[in-house]
Amino acid sequence: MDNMDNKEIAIIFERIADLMELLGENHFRINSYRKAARVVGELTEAVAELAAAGRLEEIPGIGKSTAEKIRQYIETHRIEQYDQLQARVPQGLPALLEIGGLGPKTVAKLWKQGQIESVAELKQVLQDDPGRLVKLEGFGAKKIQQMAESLAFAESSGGRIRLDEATALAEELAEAVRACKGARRVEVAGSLRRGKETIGDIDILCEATEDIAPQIIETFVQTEAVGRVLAQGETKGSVVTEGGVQADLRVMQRESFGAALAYFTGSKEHNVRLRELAVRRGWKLNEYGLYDEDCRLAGRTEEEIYRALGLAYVQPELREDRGEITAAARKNIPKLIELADVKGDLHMHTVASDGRNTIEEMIDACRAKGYRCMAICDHSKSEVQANGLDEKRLAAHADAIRKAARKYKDITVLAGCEVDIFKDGSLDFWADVLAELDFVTASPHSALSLGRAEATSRLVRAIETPHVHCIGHPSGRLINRRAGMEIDIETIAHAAAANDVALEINAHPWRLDLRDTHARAAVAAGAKIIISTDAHDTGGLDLMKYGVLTARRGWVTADDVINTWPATKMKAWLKSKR
DNA sequence: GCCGTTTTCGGCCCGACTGTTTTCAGTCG
Repeated sequence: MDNMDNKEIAIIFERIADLMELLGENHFRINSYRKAARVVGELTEAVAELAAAGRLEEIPGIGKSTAEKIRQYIETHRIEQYDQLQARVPQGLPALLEIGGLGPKTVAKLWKQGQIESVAELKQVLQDDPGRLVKLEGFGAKKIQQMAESLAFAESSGGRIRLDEATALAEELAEAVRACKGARRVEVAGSLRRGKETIGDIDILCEATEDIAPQIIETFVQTEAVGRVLAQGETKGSVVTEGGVQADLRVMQRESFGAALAYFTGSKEHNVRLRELAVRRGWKLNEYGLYDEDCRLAGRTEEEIYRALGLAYVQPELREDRGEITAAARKNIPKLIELADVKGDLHMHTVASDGRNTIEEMIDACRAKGYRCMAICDHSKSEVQANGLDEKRLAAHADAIRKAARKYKDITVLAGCEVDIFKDGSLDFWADVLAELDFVTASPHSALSLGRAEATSRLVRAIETPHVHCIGHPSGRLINRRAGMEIDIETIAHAAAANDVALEINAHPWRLDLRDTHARAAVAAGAKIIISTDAHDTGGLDLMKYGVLTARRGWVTADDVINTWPATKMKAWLKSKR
């Protein structure tokens, strides 16, 4: 069964919502399709399997009507309603919604009153005859100018950026705001605070008194990294950086800071759920606080708000409307892993293959981090471009690692390797070679366009191979660059649990693989996790924080993660695989 | 279209900023 169905259906539901919006249909119905698109897109199980088991309607957000459409798609690869909607709207019209500042009402007017049906046509009219647009109701000179700018910008901008890029950019902007006189507290919020793997825009929150807020906004929009100012008000500023990333700053007063932090951390869906809870009690929740009529019930801290709503505190990484509200209501939120829980790093490279530092340098760097354990896992021979080791070089390298390791009492240094998983699931080394090592990570590096079924049996075969401790970056994806393999995480996780093999969360911000939803499905199936950096130099060891964020987004606790375990427990596990 | 410790109908989150407006609609987050 092919999980591509999930992605396709999510895209179609999203497009149905767009089309309905252009046709001016009921907002709540439209929202239902957007929600259905999201939950289907985030599912780790294939819709076809759920449909076969008659369990589609169990998915929250999927009701009778959307379930029927999913079944229709599985059977016919079409959704009738989508075809009908498409026939009523010019083909090029929905693309106009992608342009900033253009919403459904504006695009509908361009279409019905201005006979403009595509991005190309809008561009043409803006160039040749902008006067034609002034005749449309609600269109003035400024709006037309803004449309021209947005259009030019849309052609040059790049979409979402990776977590590490966003972190650096946000810190730069936050520093500029922190330097403002009267800025009492500055926090980065938004999807960055939630640790999402890619970031669409940067949200910064500043605590200051009302009188100096405009001055702080002014300083923010003047920051060096800013390329264009989208909006500038008394308490809110919105800019696009030189690099094409949108950043928003809000200045709030102390009594509202927690409410604002919750509000701007999102996700939007999580906030909607919180507000629904408030409304149910006859209260109101906004970015200024939680109110009963005019009486403020909470707002200074996030904790106050969750408590007032009868919920356990929900860590930012969990705020995705993936069941955390229900868990918080039952005081059932897991104690998530923290960076400080990590006691070692079990995937790193040295100059022996494609790393940049020596064994000794990597050991010193790990000791400086306070790690008690580490594994050096250079590439195997098929990774020719990465200077992979053959059996002979591997043996010599293992000797060198063990010799270096003997110098240190404070850290256990494991002689390991990152052995290639071939297309059919066999490995680059025979079992007798692997048996000589202290730690074996098996990873896919090529043939990453395999279909779901083949990819899954490939990894399952690797999992079942003796002496394998861990599967490295299981999907092989590179964020924003290649999708990697579609995998059936349920099947893989059950195999991993049955064979006592760990699944890696590769902490490199280009990979984050297992991804958040896969990590959650893995631990739910009883599989163990190892979070490693795949460092290719000493600086790469610092990337652990991104892996931990991803684990937290996957509801992972320290107990689930082998490289947080006490030394004796971990050594017992390592030996059991030899 | 979905959903239910105000259940099978009648709800469904909230405010800042902008532009085109004399009181508000549209967009965005």
